[in-house]
Amino acid sequence: MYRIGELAKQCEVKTDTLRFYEKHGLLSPSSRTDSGYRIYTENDAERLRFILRAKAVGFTLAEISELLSIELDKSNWACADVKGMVDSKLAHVEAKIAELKFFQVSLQRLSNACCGGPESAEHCSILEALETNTDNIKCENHDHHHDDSQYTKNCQRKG
Amino acid sequence: MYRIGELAKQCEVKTDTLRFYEKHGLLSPSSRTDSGYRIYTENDAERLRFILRAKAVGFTLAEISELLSIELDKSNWACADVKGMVDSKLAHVEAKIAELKFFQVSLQRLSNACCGGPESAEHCSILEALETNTDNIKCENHDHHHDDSQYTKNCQRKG
DNA sequence: CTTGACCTTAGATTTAACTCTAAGGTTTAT
DNA sequence: ATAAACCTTAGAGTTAAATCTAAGGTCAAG
Ligand SMILES: [Zn+2]
Ligand SMILES: [Zn+2]
Ligand SMILES: [Zn+2]
Ligand SMILES: [Zn+2]
Repeated sequence: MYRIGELAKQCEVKTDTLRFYEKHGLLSPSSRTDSGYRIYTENDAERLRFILRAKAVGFTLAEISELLSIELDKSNWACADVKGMVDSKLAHVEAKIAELKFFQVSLQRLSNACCGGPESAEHCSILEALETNTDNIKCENHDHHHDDSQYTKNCQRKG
Repeated sequence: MYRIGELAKQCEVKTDTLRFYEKHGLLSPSSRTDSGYRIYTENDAERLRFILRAKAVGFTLAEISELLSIELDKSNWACADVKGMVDSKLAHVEAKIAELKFFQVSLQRLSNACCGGPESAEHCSILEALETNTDNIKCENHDHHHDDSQYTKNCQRKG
C-alpha cells in the first residue's frame, strides 16, 4: 500500500504523472483513505511498471492503453494482435530513424564544408548551401588566413 | 510578384503555413495590394526557399529565425557561429537517433519472441516481457500446433 | 449580377505528455 | 500548536508547427 508520493518515488515518476495517468485511464489507485488520499496496492504498482516498460520501448500512452486492455483480457486476443502492435510501432520507429538519419547526413555535410573559424560568415558554405540548395555544397575558400592548428582539417584556403 | 496562393503552390506549402510564418516573424510579404492581399516578391520567395531548405535538414522554426538573422547580417557573424548551430543540431539529432535505435532493438527483440499466430495471447512472450522486464525475453512455447509455413521462424513449439 | 475561386482576420484546435498553479486540507513530529 | 511535508482539486500552460473555423471582402468570367 503506497500513497502517491511513495509510489512515485519508488518508480521514479512525478506525482503529477500518476495523476495524469489516472485522468487518462491508465492507472487508478485501488482505494482512497477517508481523507481522500490515493492508496495504491502492489497490483497497481505492477500495472505502473508495465506502463513504464512499455514506454521504455517506445509506445505512446494511447498504445499502452490498448496493451493494458489486452493484458487484462488476454484470452480474447491473439498473439497476432500483440505482435501486430509491436511490428507497427517498429515500422514507425524505423521510419523516424530514417528521417533523422537524413537530417544527420545533411547536417554533417554542411558541417564538413565550414571551417568554423572566427572569420566573417560572408562566404560561409553553410549559408551558401541554404541559399541555393543543400545537395551541392562547396567547401569554403576564404581570403583570410587561418590558424592552421584549428581549421586545416575542414577548410581549403587560398593564400 | 506572387499572391499567397501562388507562392504556396510554387513552394508546395499551404497558405496557412505562409500566414503562420508571417505571424512568427519568419517571412513577411514585401507589400500588399490596395485591397489587402499579400504580395510576395522573388526575394521573398528566395527567403521562403531558404526556410524550407533549413527545415529539410532538421532545423526548427526558432532555429531558422536565428539563421535568417545571421543570413541578413553575415558580416557580423563568424563561421564559428553558423557551424556551431549546425553542430549542436547534429548532436541533438544524433541523440534522438540513439534513443530511437534503443526502441528499435527493444521492439525487434519483442517481435522476435512472439509467434504472431492466431492463438490466444495468454502465453504471449511480449506481454510476459512487459509484465516483468524487457531485458530477458523468453520465446513463447504454446501448447497448440502452429501452421509451420507461417510461424516456424519465430516460434519454438512443444508438441 | 451572380457564381466560384481567391483573399482577409482573429482566434480556437490539434498532438503528446506532462508540468505547473492556486487554494486549500491532512499528517506527523516537535 | 505549529511547522514541514504531504495530500486534494480543477484547470491553465508548455512545446512545435501547423491546421481549421467563422465571418466576411475581392475579383474575373460568363
Ligand atoms: Zn575558412
Ligand atoms: Zn562557414
Ligand atoms: Zn506460438
Ligand atoms: Zn505472442
